[in-house]
Amino acid sequence: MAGGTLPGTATDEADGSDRVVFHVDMDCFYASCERLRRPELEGEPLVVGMGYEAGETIGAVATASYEARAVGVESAMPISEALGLLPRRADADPDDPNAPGPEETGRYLPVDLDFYKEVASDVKAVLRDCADTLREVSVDEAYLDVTDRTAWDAAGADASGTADPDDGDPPPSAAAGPAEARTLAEGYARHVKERIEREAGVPASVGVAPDMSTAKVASDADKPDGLVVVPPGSVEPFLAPLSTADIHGVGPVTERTLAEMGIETAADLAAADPDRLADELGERGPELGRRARGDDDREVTPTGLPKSLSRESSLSPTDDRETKRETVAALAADVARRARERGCLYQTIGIKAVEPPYDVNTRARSLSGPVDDPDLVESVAFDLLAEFADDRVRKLGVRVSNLDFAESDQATLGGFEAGGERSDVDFADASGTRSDATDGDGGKLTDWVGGEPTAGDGSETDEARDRRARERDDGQASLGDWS
DNA sequence: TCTGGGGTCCTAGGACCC
DNA sequence: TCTGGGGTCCTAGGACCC
Repeated sequence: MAGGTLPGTATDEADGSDRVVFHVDMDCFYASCERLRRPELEGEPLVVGMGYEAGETIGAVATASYEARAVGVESAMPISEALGLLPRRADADPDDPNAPGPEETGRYLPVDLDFYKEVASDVKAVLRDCADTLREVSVDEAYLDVTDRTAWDAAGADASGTADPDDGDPPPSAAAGPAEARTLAEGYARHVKERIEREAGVPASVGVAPDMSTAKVASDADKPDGLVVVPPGSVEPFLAPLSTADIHGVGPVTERTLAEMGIETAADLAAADPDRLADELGERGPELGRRARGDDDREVTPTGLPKSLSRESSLSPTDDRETKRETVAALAADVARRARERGCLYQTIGIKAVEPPYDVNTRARSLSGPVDDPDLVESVAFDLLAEFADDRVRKLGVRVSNLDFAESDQATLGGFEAGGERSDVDFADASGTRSDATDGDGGKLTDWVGGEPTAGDGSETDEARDRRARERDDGQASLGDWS
């Protein structure tokens, strides 16, 4: 099919500009970790539940082993429902002749994230070693740019010396059958996969493609223990037959919307009019169309700093004010502690209150400057919670956002960023409580933050007041130059 | 599916500014 | 003053991801 393409128009050949991207996805990672430290669980149906404790029926499935999936247990399923499909081994009564046999029962374990993170750090060590750029998406998933480590060339061609080194042999096309030549990229992916297994002790599936989106789909295409390679010329035919839901970014809602537009497959999505997609889905629409085509030019960039930190927990629905306040206080303290541990300041504090059946409400308030102040997190959260004082809630959450990691280096940054005066204030802040930055003198949103003064922020400093005045003036002056 | 917890990004509307 | 255009920041909600 590639025959007859004009020079410079061959888009289905590796031309040296094609990237090699790996997506590494650990197979039922939590379950694999549990088996790593408890080998006797190998081959057993295993469910790892979050919010689950031994012997209980609350919580949800975080990960189910493939044996458990075989009987219908799925991720995110309530534990109670999973128990219906897969009774707990320990619950099987040996004296009951109707009790399910060992084949029909499973093990249930609570999530132990700290341990999984230890295992994940072994995995990450391998990945770092193997990649030019590593983007960790979650504890069990990462993208690697390995363009400078390998290539799309057919494996063996160069080594055997039978092929011209510069003949530009296209990689195996989509039409290539079982006899398709292996690429160097595939060999490298196999190497990475084997190293993970050997050095971390857990299995992974790897997808290899010239872009992130296709690599992601590829890693998912043959789980578990999969290795799927989609060379540059094969991207469209690889994606075409898939359902739209297989495209990263298409969830249940978007899938339904697309179906109503008559778009069922990735091929349909790839061929759809971008304007029509934009009308129905906003800017996301055309972007999904591009992904369905394998037209994804996102670079693999290293994982950045977090944008928010949050903590939430479920309750049996209650309208009791004291219960709600106690819950929020505990969540606030935990979020503030984590922020401090990570050395970040926050400028926005928010809560989430979920009312039955499942109405999610969020409220947030921004301060005039970034702070590290656990008492303030609590008092603002209480303030925001007041709106829901009489409502029944089933879940509460506390969140800090607008994070600022640079501030913790302010002493060394000195006055570089905003002129000399600023550093004076920064040093003053650093030496004492930071909450002074939250009091207001007419700043539009924060005059009444902490309305009832809490310990530590009752005394607005003149410096802080002056600083804000200067900042406003500076802003106006510079804008005014343009008007 | 009576729904767990931790995130990201996008959008719409309003306040505010020049 | 009602009139406009361009911009930023903020809040709230929604979709999605693992």
